[in-house]
Amino acid sequence: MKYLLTGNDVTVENITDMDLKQTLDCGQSFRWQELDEGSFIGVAFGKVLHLNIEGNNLVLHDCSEQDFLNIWKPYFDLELDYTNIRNELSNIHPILNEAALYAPGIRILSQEPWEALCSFIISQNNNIPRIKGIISRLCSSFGTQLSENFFSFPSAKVLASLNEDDLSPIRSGFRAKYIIDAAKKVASGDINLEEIRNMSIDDAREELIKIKGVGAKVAECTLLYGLHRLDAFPLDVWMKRAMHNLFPGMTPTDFGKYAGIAQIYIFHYSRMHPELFE
DNA sequence: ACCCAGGAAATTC
DNA sequence: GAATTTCATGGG
Repeated sequence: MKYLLTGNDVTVENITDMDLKQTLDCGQSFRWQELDEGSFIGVAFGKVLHLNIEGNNLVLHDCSEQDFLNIWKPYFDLELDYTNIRNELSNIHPILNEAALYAPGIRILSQEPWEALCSFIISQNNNIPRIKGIISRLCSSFGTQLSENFFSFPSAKVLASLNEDDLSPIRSGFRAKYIIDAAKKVASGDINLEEIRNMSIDDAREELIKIKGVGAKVAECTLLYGLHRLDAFPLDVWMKRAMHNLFPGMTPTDFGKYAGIAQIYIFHYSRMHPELFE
């Protein structure tokens, strides 16, 4: 991966397997906005970023080299060879090959672990537009203001100091008590997400579901999108339908060490082709 | 009015 | 233990 510093921008040259719309609007993150024609703006790790693809290059605007190396390079998983992984996955099953070729520009983001955990607690029994609204109100109400319209994701410590009524303006419904329980466990160190990052996948799952409101599915999403555990395999309603109808008899482990990447290809492909399940 | 939404907890059988 | 109900809220 080669990059250059041009003015205040960082340019990653000859990027492959990267489509911003596919990556940022496929249901793994909830905070990126498309400005126009593939140009996106969003916040992660307390930094606002505006980026787009120009020709064969990925351009990160008003971005320091330090932020690129420390935050955005891992965030966008720029060191991983997705072409190679897609080729391996394609041999597993022909429909997986088709799903991967449908959106080959998806990458698994490395989001802030706490943001991923909290966001997927909010996602339960909910739809994506409303999930985005709740998270947006959570950030503007309790995050740190970074610019006129952008806020950091509020820390577990800040949310741990609140009660259920304090969260009523974000209209998260029954999930408010789960958010606060999770915030308290993370802020107190009772749950240590960085330790979970290095645990065996089974121990990590067991630890995460100690949090009220975190079951198997939210735990898998936290592992995959927040802790970059690429073998995690979230099974939501879409994935259960897909497994039953498109991959009968197969289990998550059949997809190997990059099962999580297979999962997001299948999830996105299924969501974009609902007629497959009528 | 009714149904569903990237589920999980509480209750019932 | 497995199956069912309930949980807020908003949109279709």
